[in-house]
Amino acid sequence: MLSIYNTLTKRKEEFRPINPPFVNMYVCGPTVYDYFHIGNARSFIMADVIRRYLELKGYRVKYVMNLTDVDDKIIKKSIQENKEAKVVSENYIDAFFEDIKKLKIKQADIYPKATEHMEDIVKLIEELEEKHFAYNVGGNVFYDVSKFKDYGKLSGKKIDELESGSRIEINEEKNNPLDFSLWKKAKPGEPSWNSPWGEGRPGWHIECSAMSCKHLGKTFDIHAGGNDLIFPHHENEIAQSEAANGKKFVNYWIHFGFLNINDEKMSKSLGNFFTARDILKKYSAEAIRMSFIQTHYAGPLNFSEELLSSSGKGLEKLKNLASKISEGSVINKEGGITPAFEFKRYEDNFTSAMDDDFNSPQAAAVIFDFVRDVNKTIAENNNISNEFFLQVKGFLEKTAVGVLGILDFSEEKTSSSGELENSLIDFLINLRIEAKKEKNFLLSDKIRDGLKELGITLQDSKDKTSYKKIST
RNA sequence: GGCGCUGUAGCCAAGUGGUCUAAGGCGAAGGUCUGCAAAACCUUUAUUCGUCGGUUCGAAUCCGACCGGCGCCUCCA
Repeated sequence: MLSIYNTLTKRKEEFRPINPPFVNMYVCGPTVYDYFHIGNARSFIMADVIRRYLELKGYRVKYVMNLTDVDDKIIKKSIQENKEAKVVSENYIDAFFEDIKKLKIKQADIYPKATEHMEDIVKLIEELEEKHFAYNVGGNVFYDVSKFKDYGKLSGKKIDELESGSRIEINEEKNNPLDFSLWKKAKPGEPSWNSPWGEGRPGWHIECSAMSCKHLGKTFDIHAGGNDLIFPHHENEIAQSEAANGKKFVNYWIHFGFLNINDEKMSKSLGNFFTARDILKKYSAEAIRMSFIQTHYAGPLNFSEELLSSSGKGLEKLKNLASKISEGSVINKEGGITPAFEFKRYEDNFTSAMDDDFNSPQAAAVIFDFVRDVNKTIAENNNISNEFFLQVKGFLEKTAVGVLGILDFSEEKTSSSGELENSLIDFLINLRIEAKKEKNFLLSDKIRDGLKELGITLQDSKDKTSYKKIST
């Protein structure tokens, strides 16, 4: 039984989809005004892990991630770079897809764009206006927070307490400082769309209400995003959607903890800002994913190079086992013994870890236990059958590859860059074996060291020498 | 001020009433294997869970106070 911590109820709850086996899930995507940063990457990766796990459990997940392509920051960037807003957003949308692919994040089913849902957005605002939740002040349309009884139910805030806070910007046009924009009147030169209130563009929160309901229904199962979106963004989404539809908007709200640098929030002004793109130049997707997976998704994560390299090191164990069992001589042989091994126990442990609010650190620990015990079994038994290795592979494919995305068997094969290269390595290995037979260790070590400098590590075992290419 | 998160070994981190004399990863030390390495395995590395009280037969886990860190309340994953 899967339980999920629901921000709305502040409790772990049993997960019951509205219409099993189907699960509708919406994750707040990027505003495409820049390359996304490593903090965004954490949310995207953890949402990806959740989605993959739901799929492993047999759910048919419809996964929607919006792309916010109308926004103040995009407009600002377009002015700075003297480009059309559309050019800016399209450029970063392309970059977004490149980066998530590199991070081994599964594609969403739909990536709705705000600019392509203007009709839906306008319609939703009209509905809010009809139901007297919205008011128009000379082309600027605002949501009237005082009309929505449940305002604050997600974030635990109370309207009167919020009002007393002095940090809310005073806007003469608003009835109440907490009211927020549904439709912004166009300023000269800004991208704009036609509407019953004149030329303008949608406010930030309305697109998510319009697009999620359009693609997933008026009430859907899971809505996820970063912690900082709880207020006001998700609070406002609830206010808009529930006011317009008269129905509960979302059953389970999942929020991701922040990624910090030196225990501080990452921000451009502090100069501790890293794009996912830059980190990927130095570290593999698997190492990045691993470093996130080893912390629970909801907690804070202090990000550092040390963390990445320590996770990367740990991953080596997994990769070594994966390449060991993928070797043709191991996997294709006939006969042999199949040692007793409780595969089911590890699967159960993995599942119960993930069932407990997606406890990925625990799940990773199960995989490490598994790897250790498999290695032990391999060391203790000669002549192990193909059957055993296939089961090992099956477990890893389901968990480390399929759910966590920290291992990739297909890479093992494709990383060998060419027939010629491989034959040359085999030739040198054979040469070295001969040298070893003649106890010419000077030569054999020279070959080993030479290959190591080229990024090829040799490993001697009793009957043969295998090699591994290092790709940082 | 309000709301929320958080304090577990050298570092990262799970565990939220008994199976905890606390998982897993990194690091460190010793060992097995090896010509030497590498890989792998084994052993050691928190009698203790921010501090002080309380509840309980029993607490890292519940309650209270205190100390510290972070975030949200304004755009932000």
